[in-house]
Amino acid sequence: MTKEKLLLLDGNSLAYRAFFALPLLTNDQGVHTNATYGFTMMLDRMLNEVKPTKVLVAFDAGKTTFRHETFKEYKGGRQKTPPELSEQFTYIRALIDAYHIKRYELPNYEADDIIGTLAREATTQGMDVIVVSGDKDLTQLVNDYVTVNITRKGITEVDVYTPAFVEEKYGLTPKQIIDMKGLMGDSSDNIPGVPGVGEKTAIKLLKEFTTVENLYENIDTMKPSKMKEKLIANETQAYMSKQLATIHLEAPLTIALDDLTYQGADEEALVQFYQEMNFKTLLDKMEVEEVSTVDEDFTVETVTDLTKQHLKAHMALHVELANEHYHTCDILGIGLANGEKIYYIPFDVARQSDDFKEWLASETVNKYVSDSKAALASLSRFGFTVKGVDFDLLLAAYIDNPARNGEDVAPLVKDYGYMNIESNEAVYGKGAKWKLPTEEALALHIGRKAHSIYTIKNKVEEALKNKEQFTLYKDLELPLALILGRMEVQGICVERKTLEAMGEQLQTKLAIIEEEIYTLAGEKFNINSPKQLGVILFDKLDLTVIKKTKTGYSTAADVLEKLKDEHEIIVHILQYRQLRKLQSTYIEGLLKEIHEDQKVHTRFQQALTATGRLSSTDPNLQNIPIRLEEGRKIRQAFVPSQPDWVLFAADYSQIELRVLAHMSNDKNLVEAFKEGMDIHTRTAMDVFHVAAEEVDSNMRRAAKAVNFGIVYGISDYGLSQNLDITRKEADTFIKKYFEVFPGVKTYMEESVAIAKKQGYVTTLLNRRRYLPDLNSSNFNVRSFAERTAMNTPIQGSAADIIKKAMIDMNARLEQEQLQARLLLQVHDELIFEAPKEEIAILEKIVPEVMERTIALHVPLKVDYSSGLTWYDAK
DNA sequence: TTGTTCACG
DNA sequence: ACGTACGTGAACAAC
Repeated sequence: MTKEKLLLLDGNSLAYRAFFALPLLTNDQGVHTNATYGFTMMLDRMLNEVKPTKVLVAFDAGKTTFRHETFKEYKGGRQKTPPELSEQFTYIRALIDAYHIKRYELPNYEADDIIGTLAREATTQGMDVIVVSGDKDLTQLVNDYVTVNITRKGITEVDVYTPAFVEEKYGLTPKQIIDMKGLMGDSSDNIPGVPGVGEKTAIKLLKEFTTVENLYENIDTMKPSKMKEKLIANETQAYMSKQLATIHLEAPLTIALDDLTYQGADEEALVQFYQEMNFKTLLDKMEVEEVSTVDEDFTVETVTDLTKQHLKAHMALHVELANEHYHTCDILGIGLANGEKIYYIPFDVARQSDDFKEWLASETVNKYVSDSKAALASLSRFGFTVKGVDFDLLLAAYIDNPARNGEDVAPLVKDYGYMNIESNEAVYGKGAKWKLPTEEALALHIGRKAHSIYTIKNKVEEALKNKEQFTLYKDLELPLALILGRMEVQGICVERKTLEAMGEQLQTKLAIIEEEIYTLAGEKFNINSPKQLGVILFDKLDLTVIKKTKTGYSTAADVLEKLKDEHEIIVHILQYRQLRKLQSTYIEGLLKEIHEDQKVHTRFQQALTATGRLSSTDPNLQNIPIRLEEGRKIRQAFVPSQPDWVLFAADYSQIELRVLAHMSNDKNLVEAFKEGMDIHTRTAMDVFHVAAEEVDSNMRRAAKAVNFGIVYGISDYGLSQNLDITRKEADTFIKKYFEVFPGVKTYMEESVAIAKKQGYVTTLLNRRRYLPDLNSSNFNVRSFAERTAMNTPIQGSAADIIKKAMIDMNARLEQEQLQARLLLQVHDELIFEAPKEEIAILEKIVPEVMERTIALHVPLKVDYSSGLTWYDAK
């Protein structure tokens, strides 16, 4: 049998060391992790190096110990443990548990005493003992069988104390370390020692007298000196100090050496722990081992004839797509898994299976998917209908933490500890290097995805249930995915010829302006290049530099606006920029996106934004121009898909401010909305103390800007920029606003305070956003996080509301058996198309459903209109 | 790929 | 003293 090795770690001391040695790291959920990380590194290293047969981590039990009976002030005057550290002990304990390592604490005793007692017992049984601590006190335990490792500056660097090392370092035996402490004391433990005696003197004395006892017995032999007087005066204190510094080797432990046997870690629990902590390096180290071990018994069956025997009632379904453009791209294959079987189905095989078609369309057959919207949209192009989606990994993971990005299955399941899977990039390559792998590799990749989704479902759902987010996911996001999918597949008609005609007009105008600019500049240059434009404006024409960017002069619109009076060229540049934007993004860009059916089919990203909003891509239909008339005309190209149909648009009025009124419950703001008056005018009246009819356009404009600022998490600087006033004036506005709406002020402060405490903010429907940056030591980073803490509950709750309205609206349309259908969502508005005969009923039910979807302390208000084009539905 | 600008809510 | 309003996507230039 190999020799037994006992590894003993001083938990508290190592955690402290790690905490102060490493910068204050956090994971994505805002939990501090530096001490945990340092501790993990140390533990990992020791286990690998020592390869112990028994391990224990000892902790201090509480504030008072038997030493306090001797000396009340023992360890007195210590700084309180920083909260950033104390919160980490929970995780350190969890880590130790994941390793299946025993941890132990004993009331009235310190970790030192536990370690000392066990070390003594182990040596009597002939074991080797390795102690790890950040505290040199432990070195008194050193002997031929006990080695003590003390951390040095970093965290994984240690000094190895053997009897020889102690001798070399102090010229003393390990036992004499206690005597040394008795004489010199220890300021960190508040052990007094003999005043005036430091390390040097203590060592000198002990070399002569060996022990404290012997020193006092022979004190008469010392020559008279100040030192001698001090020693004599402090004799009892010296004995007491020695006693305090002595590690108790007979602590009444309730565990035995046999309980400490180490048989290796719970790998799965460790992976999960590293995931939670965001310990990338440690995780990567594990993955290599994991994949190679689990890989072997993983078989994916390639199906050549897909029939009922393959299709079960609860299965993971994965539709593998060639890229993210699921409205146009190829389907590379289908994966199915049910915990027993894993199938890869070439898409050509799937297409020919009527059983598969029926299985997909069955409401009662539960499918577990990741990105169900992409699956149902892509399959719909081949005549498949998908129903019965019971789980969507992408959405669930997004609700769990919206900071996640990307739809690849591998990183998602890895976040929940499932490792036997490869990333898309690893299988296909990236960008220009993208290529199909062999069918074998493809089958494995698709099979793995399906299997991982099946495997991870319960764990993910459990996580959401524990955070009370399951309802948000299951009753809001999951049904919404279906609705969004239908909207995307339905598409909205865009008239090519209308856009083309606008494009030609624009081109003519642009050519004229372009010439004008070249004439005024005295040369040709690329007006679209901020760099070249900067040279013309600020070097050649010598205009005032208002703002600089990282790379040079800023030529942004707000800057140019201020330079209007300095040179005639400015207005032309502004005009050029505006028209050029329309031409490239909205005319040319949109034309490229029109499909054969004359429609554009956007993709609504449902698992992307940090706040819970949707976003829209290819094309982005959430930023079609409206503010300026020239741009607004683009909307004339958006038309209904059938003759005698019209577009119907309904938008929430001031939804974010209403949400703010609700969440803050500010008396005045709630009152304002109940009155039903224009909110910006009403704000102006209150802030400027004037009557309604005295509010001029400037006052209203200022009030509006303040209202916006409030929603964004106001700062005087931001407001000053927006209103082009001084910071001081902006500050005065804000102060006045908060005087009038004190409840809003309190609410904002509380939002930040709560977020700091719990690490995240929440919305009306319990959506979360984690804000680790709230504890940043960088002013800018921290301020940003604070504004986010104020804005996200507002923006996110508004997003919750309209999402719920979409679900309610969809149900209502079905219930009323209307042909009307939802086409677009633009954050606070819904756009439908409907036969014109249905408009009267839509005018009744759409506002009704939208306004009633969630009851707030203030009414929700919906405005609506309809027309033959999107432009006319205003 | 990164930075700047500008379209929307 | 610090220097940004919150949330997005697309086009373009310049590395």
